[in-house]
Amino acid sequence: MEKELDQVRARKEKLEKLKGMGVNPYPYSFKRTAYSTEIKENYEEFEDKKVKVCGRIKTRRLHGKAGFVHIEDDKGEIQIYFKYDTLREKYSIVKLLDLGDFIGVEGKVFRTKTGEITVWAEEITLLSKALHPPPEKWHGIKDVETRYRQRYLDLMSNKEIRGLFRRRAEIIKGIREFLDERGFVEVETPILQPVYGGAFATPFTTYYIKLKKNFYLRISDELYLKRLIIGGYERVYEIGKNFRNEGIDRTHNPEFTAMEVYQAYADYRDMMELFEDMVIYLARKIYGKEEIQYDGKTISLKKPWRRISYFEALKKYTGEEWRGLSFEETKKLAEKLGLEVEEKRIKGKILESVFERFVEPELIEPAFVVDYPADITPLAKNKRDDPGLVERFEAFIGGVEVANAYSELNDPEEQERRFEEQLKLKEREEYDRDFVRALYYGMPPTGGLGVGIDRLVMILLNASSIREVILFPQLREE
RNA sequence: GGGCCGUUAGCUCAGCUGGUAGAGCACCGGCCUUUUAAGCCGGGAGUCGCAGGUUCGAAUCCUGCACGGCUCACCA
Repeated sequence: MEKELDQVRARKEKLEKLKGMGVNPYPYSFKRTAYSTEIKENYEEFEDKKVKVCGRIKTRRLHGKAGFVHIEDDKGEIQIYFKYDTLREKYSIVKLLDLGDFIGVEGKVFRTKTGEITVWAEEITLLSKALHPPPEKWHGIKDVETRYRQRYLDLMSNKEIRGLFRRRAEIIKGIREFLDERGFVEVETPILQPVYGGAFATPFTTYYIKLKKNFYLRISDELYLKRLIIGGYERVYEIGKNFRNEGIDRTHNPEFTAMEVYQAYADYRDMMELFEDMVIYLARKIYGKEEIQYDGKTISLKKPWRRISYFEALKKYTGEEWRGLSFEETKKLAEKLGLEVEEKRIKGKILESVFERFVEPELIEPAFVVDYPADITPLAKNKRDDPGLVERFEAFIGGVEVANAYSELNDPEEQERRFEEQLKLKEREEYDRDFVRALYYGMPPTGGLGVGIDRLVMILLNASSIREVILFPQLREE
């Protein structure tokens, strides 16, 4: 803080006065006997009984020799009444309280003239002096930049934001409940990886001094989880951060929470059902119904979700046939639709651009897009009756991609060929050779599912941007 | 990276075709022993995002930059 605000100076003066009175402004603990809402919801039980409550001062109305404040705790707010006749010399502490201070109060529960359930303070304990004034009580913090940079101000002044991140936690807990009930084992795999893999993305690079070697923050945990299937687990999942050194926008944060699930003896169709069931489970958990509101629309999550093949979807939303075109023809057609495709070396990547531009925004109701071109999907099995495609789906809700899944490729020689092919096309400098070695020992048929947790939370909680559901989203330095 | 928009007191915001910065909350002082967006009286608080330019004069017009938002492009 460069220049001291006069309000900060005033608070520091009060702090010195309190110290002079023998008050410790930063004591160690307080034994609460009841939360604000408990008292208000069970008034008959608490009436005229002594309670100890604590929290942060949110509003204050002092009248000379009496006064009211509202304190906020983890559950809600409750009013406190201070009266000179009751507190006597302790009333001088009340006069030095500011909005934002934490206090503990002991006293009897009563109703005021206007009927509000209130604690009549007999003891007052300062629990922490705030030296900076809080945001404005009525409007809270609105400035988006301040909300993200100083999230604590957003949380302290906008209680719906606190509620939102609680619901985020419920969703993640719900995912664990759902998978644990079905016999999945939660595991942890390396975030620091010597070779990155499992996705196409630029990694964050770091340097391991003792080993004198570059390491990478993982872009995906896919290859490690499959090693666990090879090791003999039949159902595993991991929830954790991935890191991708790419742009930031409404649906991308460089550091994001992903979940991957692998199930032996299953294929991508099984993963579709698993994902449908999981999302429905979560919606029921938070809303009690199989329906959500997103971006002003009501979206039904009822099974079965729409299945549409990748090329069908492209045809339907562009009016053009893309299947079977050469690289040059694909490029030409994409350019005709107004896309820039100069830097794309692979046909599949051009199609991806077309898909994102024309198809994704249309996929509002939940949809599984299935059967992708093979050249952009090196980790999936060829489609059983159409080897030009792979058994892969992406799930979309509200126009946002929320999941990606494969019938996992478990043929070690085929996997090795595909990795070598990527090296030749200079798509990658190196690949995870130990993963291929692991496949040589045999991996059962396996279905794998990756879910962007932040995006899923964003959809389920009707947030307009991924930043609204990440506590500390990435921003440039101030 | 392109386009559009924004940045004024701690917070929420006004500030017109350029004339020297305002309100509410918050803060300080006074009165007030059941108030609740407490009230009444008085007061203080600003590098108008930063740097240039135009002008007698710039929060206001112009240029550049920074940060943020939306959007397009990029991006598994």
